[in-house]
Amino acid sequence: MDLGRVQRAAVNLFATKGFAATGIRELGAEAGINSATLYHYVGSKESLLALIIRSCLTELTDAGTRAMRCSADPVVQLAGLVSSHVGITAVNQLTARVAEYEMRALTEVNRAELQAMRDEYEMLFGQVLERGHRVGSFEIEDTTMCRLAILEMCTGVAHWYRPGGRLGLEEVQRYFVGAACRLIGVDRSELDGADYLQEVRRLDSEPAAHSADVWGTGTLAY
Amino acid sequence: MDLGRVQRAAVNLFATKGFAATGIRELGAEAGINSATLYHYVGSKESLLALIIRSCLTELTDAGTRAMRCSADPVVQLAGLVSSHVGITAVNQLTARVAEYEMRALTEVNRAELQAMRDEYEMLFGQVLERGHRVGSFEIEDTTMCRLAILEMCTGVAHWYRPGGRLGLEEVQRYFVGAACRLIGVDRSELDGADYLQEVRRLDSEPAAHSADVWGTGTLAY
Amino acid sequence: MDLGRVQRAAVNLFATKGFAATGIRELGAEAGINSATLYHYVGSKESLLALIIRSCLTELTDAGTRAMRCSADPVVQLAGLVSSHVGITAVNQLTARVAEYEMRALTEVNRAELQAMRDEYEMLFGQVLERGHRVGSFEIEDTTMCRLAILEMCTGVAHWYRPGGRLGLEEVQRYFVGAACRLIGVDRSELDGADYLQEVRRLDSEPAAHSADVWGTGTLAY
Amino acid sequence: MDLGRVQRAAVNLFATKGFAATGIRELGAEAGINSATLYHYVGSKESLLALIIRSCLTELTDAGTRAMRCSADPVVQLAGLVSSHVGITAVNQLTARVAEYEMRALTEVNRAELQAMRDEYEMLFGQVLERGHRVGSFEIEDTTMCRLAILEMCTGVAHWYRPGGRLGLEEVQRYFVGAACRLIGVDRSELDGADYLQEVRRLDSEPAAHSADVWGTGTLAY
DNA sequence: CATGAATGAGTCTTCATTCAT
DNA sequence: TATGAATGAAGACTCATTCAT
Repeated sequence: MDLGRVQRAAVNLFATKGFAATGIRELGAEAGINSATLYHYVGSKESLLALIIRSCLTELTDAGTRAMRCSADPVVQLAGLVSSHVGITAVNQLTARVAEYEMRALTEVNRAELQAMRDEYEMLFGQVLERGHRVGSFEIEDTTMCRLAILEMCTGVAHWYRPGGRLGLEEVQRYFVGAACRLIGVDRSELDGADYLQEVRRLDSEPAAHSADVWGTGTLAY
Repeated sequence: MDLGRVQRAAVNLFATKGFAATGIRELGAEAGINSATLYHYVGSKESLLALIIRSCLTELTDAGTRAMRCSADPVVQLAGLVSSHVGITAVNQLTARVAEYEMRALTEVNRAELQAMRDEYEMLFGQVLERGHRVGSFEIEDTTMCRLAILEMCTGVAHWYRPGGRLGLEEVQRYFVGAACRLIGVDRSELDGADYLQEVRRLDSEPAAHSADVWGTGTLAY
Repeated sequence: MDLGRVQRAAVNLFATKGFAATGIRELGAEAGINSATLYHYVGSKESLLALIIRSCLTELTDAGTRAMRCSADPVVQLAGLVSSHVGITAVNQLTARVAEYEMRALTEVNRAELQAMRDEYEMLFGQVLERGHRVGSFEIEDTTMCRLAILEMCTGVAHWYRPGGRLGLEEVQRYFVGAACRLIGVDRSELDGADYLQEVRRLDSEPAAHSADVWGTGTLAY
Repeated sequence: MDLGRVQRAAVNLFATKGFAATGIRELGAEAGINSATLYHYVGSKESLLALIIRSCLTELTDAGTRAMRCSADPVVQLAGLVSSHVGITAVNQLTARVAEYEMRALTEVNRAELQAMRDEYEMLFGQVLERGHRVGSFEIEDTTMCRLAILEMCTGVAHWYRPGGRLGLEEVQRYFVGAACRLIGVDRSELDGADYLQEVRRLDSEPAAHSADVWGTGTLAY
């Protein structure tokens, strides 16, 4: 009846223990249904994972594409990409973590499809960096490494962000937009007046309340 | 003695498929020994993982500590930390990946110990950032987020770096030192003349030649 | 009403894959109905099987009994039994196969009932052979083995016969009547003028068209 | 340590309940080992079945080939084939039953291989019948149906024979040789002086003592 | 030092069946 | 009449680990 509930249970467990270490019975228990019933909603454990990752990548790509259309200025575009990426990652943090860590658990067909989606998404960053570099807006040595650095930095938000923590969502987004500007050698004031912030949606797969032990990390984080 | 071979086999498999998805028999096969023999070298599957992670964190901490002692200038210290982190991560890329991803596979005791080690290591970055901020060398808004951004960005090297790729190790190190400088609002020229590069050691646990399929990532990477 | 469709679907699958290897969902799919609906027509998977076997044995016994009443001459009686057995087996070949192979899948009560039916039927052959032997019409060493030999030989028709094959139904029936005559040491000409052929009915449970792969057998058969 | 024991346990259960209805745990219990241990001896449930059927067909073919070489006289050759077939089938009755009934449980590759073996074996009968027909030794209408009739009749021995029953092995063999002679229109006395009986071997897969319930058949049989 | 044999608990998935709708 | 949802038990098979040799 509620596929969302199953997804959220799965994300909770996959993010905490990992896909391979999560049993199907455990999944059922977390979702409040019998493990056999789970197969009514989902063809297999893997296809459940694929569903989760796919919806996450779709959201990222859609929002990224919208960000690209918002402006013709590479600086604003990058700001849009970064804030969108950070926003989605922070709000759907466990889902994002699963999408990052568990790609390898997929078998050939699913992996090929979803890796292609991720590549397509990351290319958005590559394109903006290339263009900003070409037209002289950015001061970059190596666009490839710059793309990787920005993406890893932003994706990392999924590793430490906690809703209700010291900083609010928009503050974090703004911080990373600023960081990205520094990495591309652009003064942040260039963005003054630009409206690059999109609304961020919580995915169906994102658990509402995080159980405490989801945070394996120590006392240092954030 | 041959423990190194076991470790390398383990890292190869853990990095590719993950700890939970790797069987003990598979490990034996990769290492060229019977799975039962494996228990002569290693107490259990988990203690093998713990050994790998521990040696990686020890290496990071030792090198980081050396970097801190090299200079009193926060800028040089941070450059040392970053270059060391990137260097170790790149050279021992699969080991680093395992140390990053598989912490959650550990049971309580091991996790507590190793998480403490990681926290202690990351604190080195925090301390330098704090001091650089306090003495006015750095231009930072939020030291915590800055630390997280730098660390995630640098650790990400383990996700895409390939030995023998387009850029050499030192180029990559230098790039990230430069990136870190930008993030802390320091001109890279401040490092002119400073010798912050340490030699980077390949760990016993790092496989010499990476099988191609270790790289799940698509065509975009690096 | 549509019970026939269910039976035919069942026979198709039971004959091909066996009772135990056939799922209830598969049955539903083959019959074109939901697996739950199946329980409206049939109490359980086993009772469906019992129904099929029962109707097959009833047909055999009824026809056998009629054959016995047709004549007082043991030779003609046996010819009637054999032609009837072969005819029913050939025309309802899949049903007959199920009735032969899947008796063991039944639980106690059903098995007892249906095994008794089969015994009763086979006794018809035993009685004729006994009498033919006693009155000196047959030249037999051992009536029991003779009965078994004739029955196995005739039942075997279900294993290789194909409607539309090289030989027609009546030809096959006649062949086996001749073979039986030889086995009991009687010249076939003794049957000249005797009308022992009955019309053969297709059972409700017999699928009309056999899917090709029902025939697991190789190129040799018939 | 004793693959034979596993095979015998399997044959016992497969013959009684059928392959599909036999659980792996049941197999282990019957063989006196843990179900997991079973996988040390046998790759899978199916490969266990294939092993059993293969060894049975190999025995039949070997003995049949020897019978063919014993004489150039088609009558003697057929007598050799029949006595060998009946002998092996009777002595390895449960194995033979499994080989007959459970071919369909095999998946493609195994089925193709083993069906080819059975076809090759049955061709021996076909060849003898063809030649005896051609040279005028036999009085046959249709060699194909004659082959099928003889084979079904003889294979049927596996359905009712009981060691220690009323008739001894050689008596049964001699009976079926006589029956085959009648079916091909040859006087049994033609075999006087011919030595066509081979020694019959018990296969590794044949259980020594049959548990009572192996006999699903009723009171009539033999 | 090395290994084949062994196992209880676990894996994911399918089973026949029931029942509210 | 018909079905989607639901489930406890069972399916085949793999697991990490131990131990006698």
